[in-house]
Amino acid sequence: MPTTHRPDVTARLRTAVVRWFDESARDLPWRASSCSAWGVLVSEVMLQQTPVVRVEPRWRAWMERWPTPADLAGASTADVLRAWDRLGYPRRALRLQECARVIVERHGGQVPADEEALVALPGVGTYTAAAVAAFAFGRRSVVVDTNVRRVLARTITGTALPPPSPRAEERRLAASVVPDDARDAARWAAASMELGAVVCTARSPRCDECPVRSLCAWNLAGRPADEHASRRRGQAWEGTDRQVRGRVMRILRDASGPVLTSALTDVSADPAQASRCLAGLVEDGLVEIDGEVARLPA
DNA sequence: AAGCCGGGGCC
DNA sequence: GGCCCAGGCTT
Repeated sequence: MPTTHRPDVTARLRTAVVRWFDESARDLPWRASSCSAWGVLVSEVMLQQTPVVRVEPRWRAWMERWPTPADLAGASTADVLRAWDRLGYPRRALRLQECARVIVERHGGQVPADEEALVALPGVGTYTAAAVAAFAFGRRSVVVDTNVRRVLARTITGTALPPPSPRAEERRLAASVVPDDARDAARWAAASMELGAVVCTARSPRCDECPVRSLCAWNLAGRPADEHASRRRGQAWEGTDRQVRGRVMRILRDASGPVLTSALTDVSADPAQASRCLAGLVEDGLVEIDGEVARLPA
């Protein structure tokens, strides 16, 4: 008997969320109808673990400078890393340039529309491939990001938050909610992500402004606490290799040319950590060392 | 499944 | 000061 509720709830959920989205969607540049598929792909890679507000200005500058995959493919990697600025995880910038080169070499300079081809590109995983297929090409795909996971966990499953690591069950649920029609599916993807980003937020959800509060399982259950709160652990930051790597990259971005490696290893009080991080950056292709000096890759 | 990989803003 | 963010990749 309970299962008979689901199809009805699903239909109402989709309708209400999409209607809300049509009225109040943020005006983001990569959503413009004039935005290229490449522009959409660039935005998705930048948005991997970096909030919209920080991505938008970097995206605008990036697209003005390198409007096509061929433009980025031909750029200096040092310029690419500097343009990436402080978006974080600079390996993403490296992969994005590799991605551009693969698109030029294997796809004639055009972003492929098939999810299979997209997911084969460097830096493009399940989420990004589905997002580009939907947003750039209007393809039907199952777009599951942190926002969609949270929205479905609350509205359908009735929990405060999804489990710490994604489960196959979540993907099945997400797939069952996607409309059959490709255009509707793409709109649902954008709308459900937007709801999670703007209203159904992780920290303090704005349930009083939510278009689906009357059917949300979590809200109807009295918004119970997160059941696996004890299993979540935030990423440490102070004193980590990630922090040291970030400092090294910042120095190299800010410098116009080579920097003494001794100046780079000074960023950590622990010499072993400093040399380990520098070696790791070289291994990752983010830094080149030539004798006593280091620089961003040409 | 778990760990690694930036950086900043907000509660 | 902990937590979160339109994840991907490696082990």
